[in-house]
Amino acid sequence: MNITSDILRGHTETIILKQLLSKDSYGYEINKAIQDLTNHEFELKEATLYSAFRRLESAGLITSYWGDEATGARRRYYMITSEGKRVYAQNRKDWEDAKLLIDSLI
Amino acid sequence: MNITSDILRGHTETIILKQLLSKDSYGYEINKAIQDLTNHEFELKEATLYSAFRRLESAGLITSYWGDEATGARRRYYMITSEGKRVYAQNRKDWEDAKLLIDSLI
DNA sequence: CCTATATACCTCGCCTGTCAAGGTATATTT
DNA sequence: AAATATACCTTGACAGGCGAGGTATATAGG
Repeated sequence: MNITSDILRGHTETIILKQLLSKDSYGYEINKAIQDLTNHEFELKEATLYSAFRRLESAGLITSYWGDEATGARRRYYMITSEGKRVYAQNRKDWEDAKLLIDSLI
Repeated sequence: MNITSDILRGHTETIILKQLLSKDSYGYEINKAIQDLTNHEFELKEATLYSAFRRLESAGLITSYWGDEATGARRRYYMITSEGKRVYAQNRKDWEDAKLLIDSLI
């Protein structure tokens, strides 16, 4: 497996939105979930992950709140908005189109 | 159809290499071929195309030579190298892997 | 007790590919 | 004479990925 950043570029936000569809989550957990899903062959780099959170929140696709952990490091939880769900669905459709387009060109 | 640059990013070079597999060609022709293949729903922007040529040539994946047109604008023809063919084949494989990976994450 | 590791967050600044805007030159069509 | 098609090219801005670095809390091992 040798997937370059350029191939993944543009999917980071969709990957995050997908994780938030089922439940609110936080950065560390999302990153671990993605590693587990791919048998540890892929991970979002932390800097990539957190800059994506910033963009998603600015765009109104997610909102965030601090968890109330009694112990351990603090966690910032993210929640997907209805607009985020709409964009996720659109991105999925676009991906299906992109696969066909790229398959026809390479 | 609404494929963003970020989704296509990273495929430009493979798209060009693919066009050069069947015959030597030049920028303008390659661009037209791509537009025709996608029913004019997609085109490589010229600046993108020419900067990709530079990268591919620097990397030794293509070589170039001037055509000997008796009339009309001059054409710079590109030819794929054996290394270019090898990289193309690898990129195709990587794309199959990437599709599976992304499908599992979004 | 001290050190290492895991959890959990974050920013700065570089790098790279895309592309809008602008340019050049030749030939044909209106 | 002007517009269009063919054919090439460069510059500089922009955006996303990410290496490197930083902070803080809790637990496990020696």
